[in-house]
Amino acid sequence: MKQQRNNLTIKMLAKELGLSVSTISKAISNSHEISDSTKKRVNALVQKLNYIPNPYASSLGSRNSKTIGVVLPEVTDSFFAQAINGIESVAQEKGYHVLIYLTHESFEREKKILKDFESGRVDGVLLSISKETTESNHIDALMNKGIPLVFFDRVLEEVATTKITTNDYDSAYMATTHLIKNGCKKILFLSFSDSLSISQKRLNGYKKALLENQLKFTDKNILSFNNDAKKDYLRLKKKLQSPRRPDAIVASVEKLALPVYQACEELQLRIPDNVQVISFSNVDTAAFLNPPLTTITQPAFEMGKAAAALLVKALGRKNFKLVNEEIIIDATLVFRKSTKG
Amino acid sequence: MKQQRNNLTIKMLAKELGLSVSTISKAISNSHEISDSTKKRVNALVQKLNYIPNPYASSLGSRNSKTIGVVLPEVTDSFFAQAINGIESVAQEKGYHVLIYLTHESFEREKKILKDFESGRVDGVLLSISKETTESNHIDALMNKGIPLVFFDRVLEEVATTKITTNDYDSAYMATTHLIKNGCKKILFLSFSDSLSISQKRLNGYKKALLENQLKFTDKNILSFNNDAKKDYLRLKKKLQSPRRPDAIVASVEKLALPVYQACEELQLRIPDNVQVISFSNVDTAAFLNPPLTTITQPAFEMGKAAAALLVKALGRKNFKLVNEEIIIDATLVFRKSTKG
DNA sequence: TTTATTTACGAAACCGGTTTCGTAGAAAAC
DNA sequence: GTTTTCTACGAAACCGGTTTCGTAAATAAA
Repeated sequence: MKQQRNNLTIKMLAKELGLSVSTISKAISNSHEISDSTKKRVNALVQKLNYIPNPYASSLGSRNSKTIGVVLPEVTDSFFAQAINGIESVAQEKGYHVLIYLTHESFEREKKILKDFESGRVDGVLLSISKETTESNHIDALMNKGIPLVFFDRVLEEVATTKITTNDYDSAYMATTHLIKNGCKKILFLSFSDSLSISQKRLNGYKKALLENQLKFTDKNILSFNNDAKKDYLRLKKKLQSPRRPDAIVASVEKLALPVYQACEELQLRIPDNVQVISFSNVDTAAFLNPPLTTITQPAFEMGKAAAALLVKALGRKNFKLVNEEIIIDATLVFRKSTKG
Repeated sequence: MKQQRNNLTIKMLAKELGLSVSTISKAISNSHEISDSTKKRVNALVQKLNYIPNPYASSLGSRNSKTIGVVLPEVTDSFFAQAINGIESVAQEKGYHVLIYLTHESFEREKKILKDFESGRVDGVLLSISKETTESNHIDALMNKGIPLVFFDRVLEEVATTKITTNDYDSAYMATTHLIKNGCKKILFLSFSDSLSISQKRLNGYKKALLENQLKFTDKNILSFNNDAKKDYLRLKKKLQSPRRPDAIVASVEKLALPVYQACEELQLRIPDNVQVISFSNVDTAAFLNPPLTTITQPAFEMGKAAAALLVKALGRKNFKLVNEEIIIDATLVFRKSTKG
C-alpha cells in the first residue's frame, strides 16, 4: 500500500500564494532572505492546509536527514532500554528521528548495519558494539564517509572519537574490595566476553582488588559466559558444587545475575551466607529480589543522553569535531542483602 | 557535519559501463527488463566500487521508504522491550528499517508523532497508544493518507484496522479466580488508566470473577495509579494499613508490582500470608523476587512479531487491506509463591 | 544626486534515484 | 518474406524539496 500521490506540495502552495517555489521553501525554513510579512502568509497557508514537507525530498536536497542511527546489542536489558530513553529525550527535543538496530551480539549484523549507514541514511550514529566485535574497519569506513559516531558503554578504544563510558575499572575494584572486606577469599568473576573493553576493565578492577589483598588470581577465577547459555549455566553450577566453591561472585553484566540466583536456589546455597553476590545491573527489581541484590548501577539514561547530546551538537555545528576522548560517568554501588556488611 | 558530496552515484556507474542511468537502476532492482549478462556486469561493478544507493533518492522516486514507525509509551518496560525485539526480528528479515518514538504516555506527543508520519516518512505504523489517548482523529487522519497501521496491546477499538492483543479479559478473570480459590475475599485491583481498553478489559475480567463468586464490587475495589506516582503509592499504603485491608492484589500492569512489594515491606506485611499478589508482568526476575511473583505473562515478542509481520505483509501486497479484527494471543499464568495454592 | 548596499524574491540547476514511454533489433508467427 | 511480438535498453520526465545565483527595487552611503 503505497503512499498516495498528489499530496500537498510546495509547488501548490507557491501557486496559491503567487510566490515562487524557492520563496516558499525559504519561508518555511525561516530564511533571513524572506520578509516577515511573506513568512506569515506562508505559515498561515501551511497551517490552514496542513502542509507537511516530504522528508525524503528535504533530505535529498539538503543532504541531511535529521535522523540518527542507534546500534546496540539488544533491547531487553535494562541498561540499554534506559539508554534508549536518554537518547530519545534529546532526539525528541532537538527534532531528530531515531532509527534503531539490534545486532544481537553479532559482528556480521553490526557490519551490515553500518555499511547501510554509508548510504547517508543517518546523519550520525550511536554505537554500543557487539561482543564479537574486535576490529574497527567497518566503523572507520563509516567515519571516513564523514558520518560522526559516538560510542556508549561498549567502545572500541582504537577508534578516534568520543566515547561515553562508566568507571568500569573502579567500580569493579570497589565492588570486589567490598567483598574482600566482607571476608571473601574465593571470589568468582563472571565474564561474558573476552574481548569487550568493559569486560576487560571490569576484570582488571577485580584483579587489582585481589592482588591488593594478597589473593591469588588464576584462570579458575573466571567463568566465561561466552557460548551456549545452558552449558555455561551448568559450568557455573559445577563450580558452585565443587569443594573449593567460591564464597562470592561478581557478575560483570546484568543478565548473569539471574543464573547465579537460580543455581544457588537449585543447590540450596544461601546468599549471602554461603555465597555473596554482586552484579552490574540496572534492573529496578534488584531491591526486591531474594535476597536483594547488591548492584553496580550504571547511569544508563545519562549515558544515552550524553552520547546523543554530543552527537547532535556535532551535527549542528559546521566544524565541530568529536574529539578522541572518553567521558566517564560514574556508576553507583548500591549495597543490599546479597552481600554482607 | 554534513554528508560528503560526490558520493558514488548511479550516474557514475552508468558512465563506467557505457549504459544509461535507467538501465543501471533497473539492473540493481533486478528488473525483468534487463538481461542477465548486463545485470552481472552491473552487480560486479557495484561490488567492486562498493556502491550503496542513496535511500532518500530511492524513497523520493518510488514513494516508499522501507521504514516502519513504532510508537509506544515507553521502552523501560519488559513488555515493550520484548515487543520491540519481535518487531525488529521481522524488520531485519524483510529489510525494513524501524523508527522508534516514545510518547511517555502523552497524548500530545502521540499526536505530534503521527502527524509527522503524514509526511510519508514511514510506510506503515505500529502503535500502542498512550494512556491519555481516548480519541482517534489523529489515527484516522494518518490512515486516510493511505498509511497502514497496526495496533498492538493498547488498542483503540473504534479504529478499523488489525489489532494484536492478549486475552486480557480472560487472564484477569483466571487470575482473580485463582485468588478467590485461595480464599481471598477482599481483592484490590490496581488500575493505571480508566480509559485504556486493556485496563478496562482486565478490570472486567476481574469483576466477573468477583461476581461469579458472590463478592461485592465497589469503587473501593479499585486503586488507580493515574496521577502522581508518590501520591498513588501513599494511597496504596493507606489501603494496606486500613482495618479492611485487602487480602490480595491484582496489579494490572508490570510497573505496579514493585510498589506493592515495597509497601508490604515497609508495613511488615507478608506476601502471601497477609496479602497475595498477582501481576501482569514480563519481568524476567519474577521468579527470584521475594517472594517469587505470580504473573500473567504476555507473549510480548510474539505480539510484536505478529504485528510487524502483518504490517509488512500489507506493505508488500498491492491490494492487501488490513482487516478490522482483533488477533488475540493468549497470555500465560505463571503461579509462584506470591499467591497460595 | 549618484553610487554602493541591502533586501526580497524568482529562475533554474540540483539532489540521486525511479518510472514511463519509445524504439531498434532479434525472434516468432503467419 | 512480411508482419507481429519480444527483449533489452535509453531518453527524459518526475519525485518534492534545497540551493545557487541573478536581479529589481528600496535604502544607505558618498
